[in-house]
Amino acid sequence: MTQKHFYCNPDPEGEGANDLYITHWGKEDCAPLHSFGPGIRDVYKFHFVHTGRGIVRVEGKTYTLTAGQAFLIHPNVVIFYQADEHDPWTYSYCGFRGNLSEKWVSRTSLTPEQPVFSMDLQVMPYLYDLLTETLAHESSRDLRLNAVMYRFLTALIELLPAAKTAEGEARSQHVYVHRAMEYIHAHYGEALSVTQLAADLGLDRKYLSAIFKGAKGLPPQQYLLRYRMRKACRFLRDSTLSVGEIARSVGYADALLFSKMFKRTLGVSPSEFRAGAGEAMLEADIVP
DNA sequence: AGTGAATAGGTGGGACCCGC
DNA sequence: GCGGGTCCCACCTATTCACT
Repeated sequence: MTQKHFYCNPDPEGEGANDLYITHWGKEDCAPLHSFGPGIRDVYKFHFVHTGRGIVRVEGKTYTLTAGQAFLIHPNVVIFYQADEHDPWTYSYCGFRGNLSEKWVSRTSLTPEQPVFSMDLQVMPYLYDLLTETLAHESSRDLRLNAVMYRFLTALIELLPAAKTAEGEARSQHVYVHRAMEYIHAHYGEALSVTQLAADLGLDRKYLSAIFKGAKGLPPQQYLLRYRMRKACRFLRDSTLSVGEIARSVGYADALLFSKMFKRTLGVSPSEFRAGAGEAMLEADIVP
């Protein structure tokens, strides 16, 4: 397996301070069954399959991709992808974030439920090369990177436009569910109720619950609960924060209640999980 | 830090209705 | 027929307290 990876941080003002910027890009010749996840990324990330094949599993659906196809990872959406055992793929990738990234992506037809598209667009195959060429221009690299990204997204929006008008889309169930998920991802650390979530989306609480369950297979409150537990698992595994601090970090004012809900969801207490009892518990088992 | 019990309030499912 | 909303009720979650 060979890999070329480039990292850049043109956002010195702080995370997300820029409208749109590329965080990293690269190219990878994957080994058989090389995989990621189930897990999440905290940025948008495109993958473009140049040769070989592999699978992408997201939102309960599995896609088989071959040369010429691509997929977009949405931030904070659990995804699993794996190279084929006999014909592993070679792909290039590009991660990006910024205040306007969500806005631009929403103007395409790409969603967490429908992340796969074709590179027949004559846009994708060259993105890696265009990004890498910027390395030769140290003084203007950040501007060149942004220019490439804007150029690419512009082509993508024009060739894969969102299916409906902005007004019509705003009313679609899919968009409501997507917005609800994003709201939960952004506010899981606060006291958050489904009533408040529905109100902020301009929907009736019962109606939101119905369409959310229809799309995700579980109601919003269950999704919020499991999302909090998944975050808590990460804090327990990757930090030295106390259980009380982690409880408050994921939206529980009461550490006792947090411990109770944690054990009910994962079968072990937070301290047992940290000690290793929950090592076998995959994040995918918590959030579908 | 964790468990168990009691309680109040919030939530989801089903049925039903309305407007387009 | 479909999207969107309301009502009722059973169930679940969050809270509180006592205890280990």
